[in-house]
Amino acid sequence: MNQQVIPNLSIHCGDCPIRHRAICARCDSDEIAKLDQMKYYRSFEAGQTIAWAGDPLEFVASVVFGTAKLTRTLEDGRTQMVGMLLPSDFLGRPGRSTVGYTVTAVTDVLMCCFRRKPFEGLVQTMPHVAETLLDKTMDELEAAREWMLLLGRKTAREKIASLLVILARREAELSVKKPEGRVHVDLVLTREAMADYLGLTLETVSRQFSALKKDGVIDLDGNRHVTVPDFDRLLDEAQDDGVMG
Amino acid sequence: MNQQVIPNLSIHCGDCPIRHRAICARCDSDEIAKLDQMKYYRSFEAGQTIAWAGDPLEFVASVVFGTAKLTRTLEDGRTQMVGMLLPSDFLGRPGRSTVGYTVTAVTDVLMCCFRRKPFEGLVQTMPHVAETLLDKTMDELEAAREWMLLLGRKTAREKIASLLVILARREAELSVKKPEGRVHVDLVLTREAMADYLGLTLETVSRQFSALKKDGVIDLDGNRHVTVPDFDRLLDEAQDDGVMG
DNA sequence: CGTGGCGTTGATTAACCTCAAATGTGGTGG
DNA sequence: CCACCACATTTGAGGTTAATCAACGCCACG
Repeated sequence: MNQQVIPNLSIHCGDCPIRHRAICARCDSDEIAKLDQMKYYRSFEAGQTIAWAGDPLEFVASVVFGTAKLTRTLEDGRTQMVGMLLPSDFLGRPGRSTVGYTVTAVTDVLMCCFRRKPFEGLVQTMPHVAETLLDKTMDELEAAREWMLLLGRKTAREKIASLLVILARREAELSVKKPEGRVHVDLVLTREAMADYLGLTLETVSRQFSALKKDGVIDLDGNRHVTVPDFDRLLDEAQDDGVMG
Repeated sequence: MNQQVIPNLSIHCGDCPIRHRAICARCDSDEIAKLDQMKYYRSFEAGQTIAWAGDPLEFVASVVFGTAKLTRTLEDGRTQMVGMLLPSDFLGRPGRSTVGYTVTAVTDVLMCCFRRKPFEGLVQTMPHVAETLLDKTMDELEAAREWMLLLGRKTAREKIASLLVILARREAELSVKKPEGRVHVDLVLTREAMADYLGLTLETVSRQFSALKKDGVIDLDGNRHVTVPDFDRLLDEAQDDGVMG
């Protein structure tokens, strides 16, 4: 499992692992002091639903540890993942109390929360927060558009390769260095969750993993650990032009 | 053709058709006066490329008249439309000089432009603009996620019906009333552009239009004008749960 | 009257889905 | 440590959907 040591007690903002990447990134120490007072933490276990599509959400939050997924579902059950929240990513929308998608913890998750109303005031009074939030929202929009290209036009094999590229880049983001040569990727998602992300069935996902393995593009170590011997080869399989992050 | 009467001369902000929906929506008269000084207009003919993916874009802009499409393309030519700009929609990203997608005028387009650098200062000094821009960006993000559900999980028939629903809603937006009962939709897009939007081929788009017509869901009057006798029936075909705008 | 852009329709194929069964894996309690 | 269970994953066979390849019709325009 993807157990993480999650502190139950409050973190001091100065010690927060996402201090320089979350919506508070550009705040000075005075501003941080204010946020420190207003924030509170909530933790969710792997598999737990954080918010239901269409329901009111009384807080906004940044992910501190763990991974969450955003999904939309049609009446007959067809499900599409529409986003993924990783540490420093933001959930919620100032000025709107309901969410348009279901939010589920993929691993254990710790969130740094603010009650809605006070946070809305905060966005008005702290330009640094508003600015960073706009920037992060635009990043998400770009990522969503990249994903539209994948969903609309890529083959199953390209989709799997693209997912691995994304995940490798995300891991690299945390450790500064760019993925190159031999790369490891941890899959936090089940085959079904990957299928929901890629607009495929879980069987097709499984088959494409097998095919990529047979062709030497990846090695599988258990079901959740992938080794990529040649990252450029993977980029090629993903039809990735290297434009986006 | 989709000819529109586009004024060549400058518009006074007070007379601007998008005055209350664009990024200037919440500005007071002092702020508007400032914008009025800084803004300039550019017009583009139908079919003209406004910006190329990866190239620098030296301005940001709001669409005043007309429709533009945002597309991304893979090396082998597969193309996906990742967004559509209608009057009051915003193009560009403060703090970044390149665009990640190609922007093309679908009809003749008039844009209200600001040079990049001055605009970035403007976002810092006018909270009303920053706020409205954040709101519009979040709207786009929601729309992109709705589209991800369509691309990943809907059938060709549902995709066409969904497109018609979106277009009908957009037209209704301008005239306040909600689509209901008998509804007309003008298609500004060619079959090919629709295919690129929906992740289909143009042949499939054509076939599904024929099928929806045969089944009485729509009437076709020429290639570009659609009549929907029963909007609820269309919503049903689109598998639309009515959550989004 | 030809020409080019756009759209429709038909036949065939390929990619992916569906249904079904077998196998692997990690966690639990005896 | 092992037996067992629940669930995730793999694999196979066959069906469906939409893509591909190809031909033709409809205009608008020179």
